[in-house]
Amino acid sequence: MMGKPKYKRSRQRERILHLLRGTDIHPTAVWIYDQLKQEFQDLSMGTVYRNLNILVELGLVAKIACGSTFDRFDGNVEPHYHFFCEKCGSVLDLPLEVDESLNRKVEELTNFMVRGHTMEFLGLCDKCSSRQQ
Amino acid sequence: MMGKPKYKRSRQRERILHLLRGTDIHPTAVWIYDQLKQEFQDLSMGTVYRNLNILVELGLVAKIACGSTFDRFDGNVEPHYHFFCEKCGSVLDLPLEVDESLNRKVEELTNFMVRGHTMEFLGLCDKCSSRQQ
DNA sequence: GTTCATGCAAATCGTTTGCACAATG
DNA sequence: CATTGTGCAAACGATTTGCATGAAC
Repeated sequence: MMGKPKYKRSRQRERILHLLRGTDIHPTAVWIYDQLKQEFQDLSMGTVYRNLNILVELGLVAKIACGSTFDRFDGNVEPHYHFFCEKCGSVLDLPLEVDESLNRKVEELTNFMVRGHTMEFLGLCDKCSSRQQ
Repeated sequence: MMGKPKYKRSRQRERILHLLRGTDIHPTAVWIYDQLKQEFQDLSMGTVYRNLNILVELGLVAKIACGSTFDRFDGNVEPHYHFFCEKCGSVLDLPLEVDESLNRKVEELTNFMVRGHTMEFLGLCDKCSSRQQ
């Protein structure tokens, strides 16, 4: 008893995944809650977080620690790099190709077993940099 | 009135900076608190956090968002990449040289103004990978 | 009918803040 | 003495969890 649970379907979870796959803004849990609140009038944040964690566990969604006090979530689980705008706080995908060879390079330089890497660029996005001074 | 404060010396802040410069374990606030608790018997977490934030603001210390629920701090503010061990949770510095040219590359591919980037490798550290199965 | 999901509210945890008093310059 | 730093305790905000009920299979 008490093995790994075999998740059942849930309308809420399916809608959360669909929402995440349909946007590239790397939403927060609150954003997802606000979107679905209209559809499920008595949705709770507990349900949103529980399902987000399950989706991450299943490898269908990625959690992004963007240096803020809150997390963001990404429906695109293919490796890619991010850009964080230090002015407006937006998180954007970059068209820079992922360099998987870096993983082997680090393994050669260390005794670590490398599974992958993330890279985040910081600065001002197009909108914020054109509005500067 | 109420301009940017001109910070005065404080024994606590100096010791925190000294501690961070003397270790490469990328400590948490609690670790720093525990170290200094012996020296300042009635030290409080508030003081630790306030000083860490000041040191970060002054550019003397870097805050590391390591995907956990808590932050880590780094007395080494020279650009360098990190490795996060997914088993023991340790954060380690990598001898991989920082590729500053990536910043310009991203600027060429986008309309963003890039100030810098961070990169984190994930996997098992030497101790944890040798202990595996 | 057994297991998993939900909403609700309370709990948790890392961090921040208001306040009265001590230290700095 | 004007300003910043401290300890304390309370507040905060994002996330998690216990519980009774509802949905999935």
